[in-house]
Amino acid sequence: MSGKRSLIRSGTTVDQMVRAIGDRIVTGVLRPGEKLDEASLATRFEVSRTPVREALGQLSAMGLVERRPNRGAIVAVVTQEHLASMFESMAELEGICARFCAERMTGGERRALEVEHQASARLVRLGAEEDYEYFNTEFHTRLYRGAHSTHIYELTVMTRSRLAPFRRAQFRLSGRLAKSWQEHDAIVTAILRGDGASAGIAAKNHVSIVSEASAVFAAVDPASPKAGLAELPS
Amino acid sequence: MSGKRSLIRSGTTVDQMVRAIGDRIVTGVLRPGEKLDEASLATRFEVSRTPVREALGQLSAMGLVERRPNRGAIVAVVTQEHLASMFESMAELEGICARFCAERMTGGERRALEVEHQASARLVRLGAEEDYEYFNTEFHTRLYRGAHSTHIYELTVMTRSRLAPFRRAQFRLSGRLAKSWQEHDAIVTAILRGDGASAGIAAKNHVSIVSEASAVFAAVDPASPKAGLAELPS
DNA sequence: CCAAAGGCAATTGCATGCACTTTTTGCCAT
DNA sequence: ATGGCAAAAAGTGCATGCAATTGCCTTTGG
Repeated sequence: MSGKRSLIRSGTTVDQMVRAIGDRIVTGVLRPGEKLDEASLATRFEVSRTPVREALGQLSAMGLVERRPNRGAIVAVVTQEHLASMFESMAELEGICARFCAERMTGGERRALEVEHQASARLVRLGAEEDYEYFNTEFHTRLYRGAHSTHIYELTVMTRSRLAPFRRAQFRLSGRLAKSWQEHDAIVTAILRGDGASAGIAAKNHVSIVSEASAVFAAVDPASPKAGLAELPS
Repeated sequence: MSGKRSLIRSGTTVDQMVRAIGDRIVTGVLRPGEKLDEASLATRFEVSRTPVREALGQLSAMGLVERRPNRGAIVAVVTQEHLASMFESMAELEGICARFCAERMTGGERRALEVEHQASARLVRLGAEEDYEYFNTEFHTRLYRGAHSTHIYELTVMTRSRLAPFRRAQFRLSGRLAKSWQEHDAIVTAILRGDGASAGIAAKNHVSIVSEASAVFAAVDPASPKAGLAELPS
């Protein structure tokens, strides 16, 4: 083999595979239930099966893929129940983050949060869904960081990853943009006030609402290969 | 070594390795900072290096081991700061579990919780640290289960695993046994009352106290080869 | 025509081998 | 004696190969 790993560089081959496959799952290129063939992935990324196998193992440990012994791996497919549980956890986690933010954010962090938040109002007016979605991710990441708790950060980011496949397109719902901003505003205000309890509640509600918006898509999502039970409405 | 995989059987070889190595980390046989040599582990468990490598990768994804590219793996060594963050998270998570328990546990679960809890009083009177520690684990697991939230359960169990290496011997502290039982009692009472808020607070406090008890050991623990920085408080 | 069984292709699981990186050791020069 | 350098030893990272398991397809009996 002629090693031409210079394209996706950084880290070991396994790390690259974890990122590559993980990204494709999180961004929805690979849909829940889709089969992950080791050989195909190996040729697709021009590596041998070994790093692919290791990557699948790690992704499995992270909960992004599901491994059936001797029967291959598939993108993790979650039940409605588990999905609800993840959203619920997400709400709690974000609540914790917001509460901690209110109590612990530095002056600089508060200022940056406020500034970015205010700036995002423009995206709402323009109806720039794409850009707002990007900002939204940044906003929440800022909250996770602002909690100043490495482990909470890890748990939260990890949970967000696992939810990612199910929350795409949430902003396509009309009016969601403006509502989202208002909810953010409540969180920011409470944080700046140093009111942890309120910030936590606001953040929790924010996620809960998102979860309801996303649930719609989740219900339609099952990309299970077979399970081709009658799906078209008559 | 006559370890033989017949004892830890079930699942693929990789799974067995994950459990085997993970157990040794969680139970403290392998101490934080200790080097994990692939070849040694392979011969120790009578498998080839491949499954060992995969296991280390997964354990790394779980946060139990740390992998330095090209430089081998070590049992995850956490900073004081990160440790505090994990205990803090644990307190929050247990609080959530207890709150959910109060709201969601079935009659049977409540009864079982109560019965087991009362039974444990005997262990306290006998000063049976070993047995109480086992019961304690069961008790908390019961709380995690009773929350009826798969994802919260996963997060909590995972966090507990990562904390395990640092909380051994917590019951050696005199008086800890009785105090622990009283704290459990507050949690159980609140749950049976259906008082989620109180249950959450009680559980959170319980963990916080454990964290303080464990912090003592953590400070002495660093099996890190060097890093002999002054750590004793004046 | 359907159902069960058997064989075949495809795929996973693990072992081994080799290349590359890091670390150690030993030697020489200062 | 010490510092530095070089070569060897150790150990990791990935590819390849082979055995084993699974799923599919064909075949055969009812």
